[in-house]
Amino acid sequence: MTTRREQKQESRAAIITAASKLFRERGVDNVSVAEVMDAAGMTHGGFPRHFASKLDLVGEALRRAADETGGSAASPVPFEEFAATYLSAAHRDHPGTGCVFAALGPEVSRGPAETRHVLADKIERQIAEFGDTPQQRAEAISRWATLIGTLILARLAEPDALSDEIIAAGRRAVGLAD
Amino acid sequence: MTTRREQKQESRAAIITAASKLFRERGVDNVSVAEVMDAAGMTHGGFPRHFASKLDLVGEALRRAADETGGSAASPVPFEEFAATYLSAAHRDHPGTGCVFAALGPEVSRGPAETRHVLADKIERQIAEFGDTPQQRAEAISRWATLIGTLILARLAEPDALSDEIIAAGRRAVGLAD
DNA sequence: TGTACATCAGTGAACGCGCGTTCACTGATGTAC
DNA sequence: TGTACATCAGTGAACGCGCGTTCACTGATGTAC
Repeated sequence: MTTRREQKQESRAAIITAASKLFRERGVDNVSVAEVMDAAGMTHGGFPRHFASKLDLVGEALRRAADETGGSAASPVPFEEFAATYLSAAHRDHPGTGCVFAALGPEVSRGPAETRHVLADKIERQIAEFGDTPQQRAEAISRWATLIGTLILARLAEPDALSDEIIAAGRRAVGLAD
Repeated sequence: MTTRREQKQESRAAIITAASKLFRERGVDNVSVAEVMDAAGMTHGGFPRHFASKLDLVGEALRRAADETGGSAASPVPFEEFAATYLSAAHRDHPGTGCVFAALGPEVSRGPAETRHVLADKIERQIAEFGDTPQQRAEAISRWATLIGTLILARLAEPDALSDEIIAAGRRAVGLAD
């Protein structure tokens, strides 16, 4: 038996899940609160029971999206596996379930501090896991940057063959076999 | 003596210049036509004499921004010089005059085909200049991607020391001395 | 256990506001003769 | 060269429309006794 409190938490989680996907697919500014609520199976009038504002929701949605990436600190995904999934046609073609930095990085960096901090925190935690020596960190940072930049170029490029060539170039650069 | 036709072309150029800067600084959706026209020294009512729609202006502004990058095909900037300028605190802190891919890549890739093609064309032309062999192209593509990804992470990261570390890591990765 | 009342998640309608677009107007430039 | 008319870049005001937000209301859940 689910209590009223639990049901509310489930609704809240459904809203965040829907927002996290829609924002990455279409951009924060191009998704209305009404669309998010609809995707979560509700009407938009219920929104303020869960969030103080759209900005508040954006923060939670970014946190969710950021936390989906790279496994947990307890069980990190090996880099090769991570990169092979990251630089793939599937990831390129499905931003809604993909990397939040490649999907929303620039617009979040221009936005309010409140939401920028969410991604800044993720970057800080991620880099902290990269290693202790400056060399380890530097190498891991630049590999990560290569993944992000490659995906962004691949999503823009036309025709498909060029986009595929970009992904292949990225895979080579981070040490994956073809 | 400037003719009326020349004056109009100058106005048009001023609008595109202002838009190109403002869009990169704050995002296409967060800059109104009125703001662009104001920055160009006019009121917004004159806008339709120059552009069929905001989308039309966005296309021109992206083309302008893309063409500013990397020198001309006739006199390309050497990679080391390009990268040293690209991965700098100045570029990180002034997106309005910087790389259009790092500033607007993701949102343009989600947008209408009309504007996406502008950046896709630039990517195609740029990669064509990278060389003839697949190896040359692949290496140049991945270096370019590293620049873009590094700048995006550096613009998001906090505190400043971490952002600087990210830039330094990118510089090392593309072969620049510290 | 039952009853009466309180709470509040979610509904549906309405509100301002900002933005892209449209348009009548003006006055300087350009053209025809 | 001069004059009368046409053009049209730019102005300023107004228009719809979509969006974030607000709010009275409802009815199921929760609480008090």
